[in-house]
Amino acid sequence: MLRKVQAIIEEEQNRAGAIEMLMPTIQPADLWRESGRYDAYGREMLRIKDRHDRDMLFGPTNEEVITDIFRKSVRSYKQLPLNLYHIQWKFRDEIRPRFGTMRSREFLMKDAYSFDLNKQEARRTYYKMFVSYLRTYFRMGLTAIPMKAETGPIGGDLSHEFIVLADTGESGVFCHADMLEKAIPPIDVDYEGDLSPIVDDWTSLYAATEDMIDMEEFERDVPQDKRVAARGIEVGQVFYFGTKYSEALNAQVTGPDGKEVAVHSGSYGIGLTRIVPALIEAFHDEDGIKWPVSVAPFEVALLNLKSGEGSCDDVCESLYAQLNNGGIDVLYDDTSEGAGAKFSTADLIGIPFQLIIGPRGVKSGEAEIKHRRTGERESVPLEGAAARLSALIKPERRDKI
RNA sequence: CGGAGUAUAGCGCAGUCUGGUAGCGUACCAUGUUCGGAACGUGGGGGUCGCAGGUUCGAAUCCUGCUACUCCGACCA
Repeated sequence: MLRKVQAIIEEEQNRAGAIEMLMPTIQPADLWRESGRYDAYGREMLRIKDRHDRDMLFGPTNEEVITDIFRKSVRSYKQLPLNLYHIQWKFRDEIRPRFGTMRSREFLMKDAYSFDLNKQEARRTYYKMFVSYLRTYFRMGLTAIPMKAETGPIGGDLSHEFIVLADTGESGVFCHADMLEKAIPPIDVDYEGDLSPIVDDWTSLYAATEDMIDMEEFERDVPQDKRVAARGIEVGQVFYFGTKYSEALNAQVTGPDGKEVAVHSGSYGIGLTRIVPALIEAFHDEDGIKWPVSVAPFEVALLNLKSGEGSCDDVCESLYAQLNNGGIDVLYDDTSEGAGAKFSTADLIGIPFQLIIGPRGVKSGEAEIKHRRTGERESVPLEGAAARLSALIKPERRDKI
């Protein structure tokens, strides 16, 4: 699942014009002294020494490193805009890690860092990431709501958190109910065009976390029957922070007028190791997980109800090959468990479709398809099973819309 | 760091109050009957009761001190 989540993020980042790279996990303390954050950052920063007794740290975030890379390699405004991202492990020595990987000290994050000549250009980049995030969560099957956010220790004046509603969420959230139904920008959205109508639309309705909520404003702007007060999981955040690091670290380019100017930056994070538990929170029932197709570990669970029985084995092996050849991810359960155990296990691990093959069906030339999400079942002829599954699965991948 | 709880078989738990050398479910092994929603019978293996010390004829159980984990608060993707 983690890899599928990562692939979706990469595709949508690339589509929005960001470029993938990889930064180190261990960073020199001197860079952080330059930005002033070495002392500003609290005990959450894990500080270590190398063999030369130099102060190092396990990166809690990467603004300093990327700004250093930028200042050493970019000289002219003609090289802008630039938006670089990486997917890398980070470490924050949390006071209290909890909820499995929801809040762990070591976690995998996608971070994009943008560099623009001025604030107007930086805002355009911010909008690209905003739209890209809407698409990214949608493709994973999640409804993520952008909410006004505090800018925190990173600083800056434009920031949104993306929140997935879940009863077990860490923070209270308040929003207009229509936020949950908004249309997602399509695959052919023009990232070079004017994105402000989309962003304006998505930020026109009230949505805020408990840290930012203004109850009077909420009650004034949102009709009573549209008020949603719930709990949510933060799955991403976008910041514009201007010249905060470029000034501290001297990241300048020569502008069109021949003068040196500090670049305007933003950063855009998605916590991959948090997305996975958020998905499980969003998609489960009393029997187990119900993965959306786009992030499921497998798309089909092929259940051989009587493995070892010649005709069942033959049919299953043929279907397994057909599905694989058709580009479908299949998990083949050919264990010697009883039928009931196989059903329950498939439900538990949440594969979106079960293709059920038993002696009864083989005799009558039929297979059964169970939709994990809805519980719906359908009978299909054995010859048509692979094609039927392919038709069910491909639109659910959400990779073409 | 403050508050609360837990630690006994691979996993989930009971037993601790009232001390007598450990049990249930599940999983595992063998075997027979089952075979489309986690089947049933019979037989079997598996535990220094978190660690260290103390009380006692005898400690999973009582006392003291540790350690680890979980939950609540402060931190945050």
